[in-house]
Amino acid sequence: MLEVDSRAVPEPAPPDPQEGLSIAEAARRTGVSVHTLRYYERAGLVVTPVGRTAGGRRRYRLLDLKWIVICTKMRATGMPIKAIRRYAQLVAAGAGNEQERLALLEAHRAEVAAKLAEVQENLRLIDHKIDVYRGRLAAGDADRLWAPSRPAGAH
Amino acid sequence: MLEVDSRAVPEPAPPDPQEGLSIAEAARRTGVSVHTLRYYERAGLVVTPVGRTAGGRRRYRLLDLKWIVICTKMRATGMPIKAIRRYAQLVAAGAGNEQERLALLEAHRAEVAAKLAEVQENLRLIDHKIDVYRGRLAAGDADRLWAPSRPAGAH
DNA sequence: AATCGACTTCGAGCATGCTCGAAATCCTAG
DNA sequence: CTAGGATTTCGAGCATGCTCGAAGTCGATT
Repeated sequence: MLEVDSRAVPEPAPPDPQEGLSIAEAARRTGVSVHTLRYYERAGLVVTPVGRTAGGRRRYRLLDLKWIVICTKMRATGMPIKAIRRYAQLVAAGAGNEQERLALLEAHRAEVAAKLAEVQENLRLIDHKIDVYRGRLAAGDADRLWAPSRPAGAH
Repeated sequence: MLEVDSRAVPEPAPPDPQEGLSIAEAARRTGVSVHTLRYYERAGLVVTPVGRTAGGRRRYRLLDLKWIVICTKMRATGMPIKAIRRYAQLVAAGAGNEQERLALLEAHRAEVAAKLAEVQENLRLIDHKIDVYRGRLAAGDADRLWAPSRPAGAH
């Protein structure tokens, strides 16, 4: 997963320049790489199209930066790009679909809750295995652990 | 992640045939696809090399099946293929390196614990966002949620 | 012997989310 | 005007863990 510098994320800081920031500045202020900024745009995560200069360079406004930060937060919860895109589309569609947005969030919440249960179970499993090892080692019983030539009780 | 039919995994069941099972049978009894069985072998997850017939077909013995089941259990905990390979190598090296195996397991445990903390945090974040939405909707305040044309307080 | 399904190896493809490189363009300083 | 850094787009590459397809082989049955 993309690691976003948490110290850079929360507040995009006001865009001083009159007509928006360069992509490099936007990257610096959001904690997202320029590559990823472009990727997010291509992937359709952007609500309001980022403006361009006459020469075709992106100009990020405060609004854009804020939205990107929201995206990074959603990504940080493991929300897949596709889901964020759907969410962005809903937001872009304007007011009136808040229930749908909420449903999207709740669906993601369910995924995360399921993941949580899974990881908890994993931890339980691995702990069990470690316990077996510790027990055997403490008992000087290590030779009862699995060996290629002699299948034994423990793994 | 590979989904292993949990009803098929636990006990490989005795290998009736005199000289081991075909890969199809092994797949059926371990709940792993034939493709994946071959992949695991290529990936070096196997402790004892799976035997071959004169014609080059794999013959799985009970020992092999048991080890594969162990591999599936480790995979089920999210242990990466590389780590399982290292573990298999240690086991293949025979007795005497149990401390190293334990260290490997503990390292993985740490990963899983970290993952757990992360997912818990994610759940917290998404719950917070959902709360905001619920609150706005209940208060008939939905228009204070984010809209492309008018950056607002909530997302 | 011929057939036909199961099996072999090797390499490619898929999904995800970036990450990077190439070639061309922009723009700003000197 | 020119150099050189920043940006652009497009497409490829990377890591992971399978999953699949092609082309050829094995082997049991008829």
